[in-house]
Amino acid sequence: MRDSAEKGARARLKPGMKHGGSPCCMELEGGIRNRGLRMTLPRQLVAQVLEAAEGYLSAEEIYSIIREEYPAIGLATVYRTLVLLDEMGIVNRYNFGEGRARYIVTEDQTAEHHHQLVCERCYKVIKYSDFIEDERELYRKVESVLSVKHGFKINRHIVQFHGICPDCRKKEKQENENESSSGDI
Amino acid sequence: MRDSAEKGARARLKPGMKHGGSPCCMELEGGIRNRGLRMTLPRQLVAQVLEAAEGYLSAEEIYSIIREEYPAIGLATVYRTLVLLDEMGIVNRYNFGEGRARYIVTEDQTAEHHHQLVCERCYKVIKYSDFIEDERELYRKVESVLSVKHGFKINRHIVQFHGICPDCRKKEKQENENESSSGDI
DNA sequence: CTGACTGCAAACCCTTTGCATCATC
DNA sequence: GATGATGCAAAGGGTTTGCAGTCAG
Repeated sequence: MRDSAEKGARARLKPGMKHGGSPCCMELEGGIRNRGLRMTLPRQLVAQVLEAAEGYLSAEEIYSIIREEYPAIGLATVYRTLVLLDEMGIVNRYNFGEGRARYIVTEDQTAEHHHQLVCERCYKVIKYSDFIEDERELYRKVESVLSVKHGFKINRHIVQFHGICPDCRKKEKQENENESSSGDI
Repeated sequence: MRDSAEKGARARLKPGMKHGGSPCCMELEGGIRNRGLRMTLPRQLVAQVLEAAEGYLSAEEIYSIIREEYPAIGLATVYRTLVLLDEMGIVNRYNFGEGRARYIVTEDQTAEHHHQLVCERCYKVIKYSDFIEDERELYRKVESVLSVKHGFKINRHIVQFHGICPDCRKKEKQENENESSSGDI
């Protein structure tokens, strides 16, 4: 069960929305046209799957979700589309050290900068930008102190809180119960 | 020049310290003995190179640094040693999305929790734990707010400021000058 | 129609593994 | 000397690329 679409951060192709319409697809289509490229089904599908996802998806996961309904689509095309979407700034590519990349739709650039809660088990991500009072101000201050002190030109900051999401906590509890009730060492 | 040891976060084997003695080697030796494993030259060398490094190194970089003086050492051994060091908690493995892992000696666990300045060009890292006033307190507050709000069990946080270090800023400036003075398009 | 896009398979790159040999304990 | 560690080469796994056929514009 290495890479099924059944992992926590799952997504599905909703049969009712076969073609375009979602914010992501609109943006994609715009970008595509601008570049003189072509809008195709695989490109729509990848964008749609990522849009529907609750968190980071690997290429393989995206591929297998799409394949459920469109078995003709190839993995290479998924990869090529992801490169395109990344270049266009529609998705972002991340790496959690599993030996594979994971993708997520880029936060709306007009939206506020955000920080993240990442589940260490299922890679579901919760973004938040409802910072508590003084939080924003503090980062500004810290960045200015650091850039002066160390001569860095600071471009951005990454703030992630890692832990276990509610769903996975439930699962872990269940697993522990099963373990202790079975005869395992 | 994909992976030479000449990148910014460089390190060298100091001829004078061929065998052990560094904090890392001591810790390594202790851990090794405890496990009934054997202390060998390649293991010392990998630990030493990482200890001397100013930032994150890739396996290939470590390998090529060692190879300058010990051409007989194999890349596979470097990888195996890195797995060992990682398991023993002596080094940490990170991934910056280049398609390869990078390693760095684990911060001293007795030392204060710290945040990082990472150079996006050479992967040099500056750690700091001289937080400005209220910084520490703020993270505590944020974590408690988030864990209540989202039901996460928060284990740790990662705060990194990404940018360009002073050395690389200099290099970039030089490169730009060279570019504009040469006849390139 | 034309050229961009696709699926397939082969190539690539980083990393891991199998195996005979070597060296630590 | 026994057994863990090594070097080499081959295998793995994720990702990219070459190519001929396909399809959007």
